[in-house]
Amino acid sequence: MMIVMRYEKGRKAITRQKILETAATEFRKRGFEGVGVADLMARAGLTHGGFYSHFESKEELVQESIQFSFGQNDLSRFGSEEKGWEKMVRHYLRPDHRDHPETGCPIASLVGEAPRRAAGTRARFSARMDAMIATFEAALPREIAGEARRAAALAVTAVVLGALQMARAAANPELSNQILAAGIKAALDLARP
Amino acid sequence: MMIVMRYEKGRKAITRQKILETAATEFRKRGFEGVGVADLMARAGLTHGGFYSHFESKEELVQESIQFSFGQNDLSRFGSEEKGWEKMVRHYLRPDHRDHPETGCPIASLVGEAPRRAAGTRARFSARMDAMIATFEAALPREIAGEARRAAALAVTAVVLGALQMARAAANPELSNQILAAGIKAALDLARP
DNA sequence: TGTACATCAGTGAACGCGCGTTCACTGATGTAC
DNA sequence: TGTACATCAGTGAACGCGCGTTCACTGATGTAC
Repeated sequence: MMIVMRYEKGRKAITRQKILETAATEFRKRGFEGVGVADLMARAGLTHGGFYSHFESKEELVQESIQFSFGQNDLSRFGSEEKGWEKMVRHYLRPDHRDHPETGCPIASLVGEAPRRAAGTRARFSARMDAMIATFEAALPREIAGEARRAAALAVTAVVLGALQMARAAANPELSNQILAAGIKAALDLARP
Repeated sequence: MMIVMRYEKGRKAITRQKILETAATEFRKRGFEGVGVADLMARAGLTHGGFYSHFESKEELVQESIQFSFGQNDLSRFGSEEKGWEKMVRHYLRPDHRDHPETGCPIASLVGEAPRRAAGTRARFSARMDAMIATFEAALPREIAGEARRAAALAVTAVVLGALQMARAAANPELSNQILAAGIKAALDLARP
C-alpha cells in the first residue's frame, strides 16, 4: 500500500516553521523561561495541544530555535566585503540591535541562560558561539596572523557581546549610547594589525 | 507606653541577612526565575511562610540581593594598589570566577535577565553596573585622560563581562581557557596608555 | 462526476506540579508586678 | 523569686494561577472506486 499525502505536502512543515519563528522571537525577547508553550502557540495562531506533534518537548524547541535565530542573524554576509570585520562590529553594536533583541543575536540575548539549560542545549549554543567567533576570525585583516588572529577574534567577540548587553541593561539612554560607541572603538582597536 | 524588644535586638536582622545571603548565592547560580521563595527559605533553614515578614515581595528580595552580592564582590579593593586595574582584570577573569558564579559578580550572572525585570530592579542593576565601570575608570593608568579614560573604562568592562560569559557558556574547556586568556590580553591592551 | 472513507493536523479539557502570596496559629521570649 | 501575660518570629495549610505535557476528539482533506 502506498503512503499517501492527505494534505498539501508542505503544510505541516510551514506550521512548524511558524512555531519556530515565533519561539525564536519570543525566547530572545523574554528568555527561555519567560515564555510558555501555550503562549507561544497562541502567538503562532494555534492552540497548545498541537505543539507535541511538531516537537518532542519544549527543550527541543529551545534547541531548534537557537539554530533558527542564528540563521536570521548571520554576520558572515559581511565577510566578503572590504573591511568586513568593521562592518560586522558596527552592525552588531548599532542602536537598532540594542533596541530589538527579539530579532537580534541569540547569543547576546541568551548567553547567561545557556549554561543552565540541558546538556544538548548547551552544546548547540556553544557551537553557535564558535561560529560567531569563526566569522570574526575569518573577516579580520590578513595582517593579523597566527595565534594573535584567534585571540583577536575572541577579544572582538567578547567586547561586542559585553557591550551590547551592557547597553541593553543601562537605565540611562545617554550612557547606553556611550557604551555602544566605546564598544565599536575598542573592537576596531583590537582588530587593528 | 514604651516600645519593648521581645527578642534579642539583632535576631530578626540576622535571619534577614541569612535569607539575603542565600538569595544572592542562588540567584547568581540559577537566575532570578530559577529559584523559588520556598526553595530559598528551605536553604536558609526556614519555612516559606515567614518570608513576607522580612520582604514585601520576591522582587524586593531580588533588588536587595543585587546590592548584597555586589558588596561581596567589590573590585575596588585593588584600586589603591599598583597596577590595580591589571589586578582587577586578572581577578575578574580567573578560572575560579568562571567556575563559581554563585559567589561571583552579579552583573556577569544576571545582566541578561536584568532588562526584563521590574523598573526598580533595572534601576538598581544599572547603578551597580555604573559602579563597576567607575571602579575600572578610577583604577586606569593616569596617562589615559579626558574622554578616552571613560571610553577605556567602558571598553574594559565590556570585554571582561563578555569574556566571562563566553567562558561560562563554552562547552569545550580548552576554548573556555582561551577565552579567559584572550579577554585578559585584550583588557590590558585597551587599558594601555 | 459523485460518494464513502481513511488520514492526520489541529483542538481543548484535563493531569500533576510548583509558583508567589496570604493567613490563622504556635511557642519561645522578655516584661510587669 | 515566681507567675501571668503580651509580643512576634517563624510555621504550615491553603489560595489561585500558569506551567509542560497527555489524550480523546473533530473536521477538512485527498483518494478510491
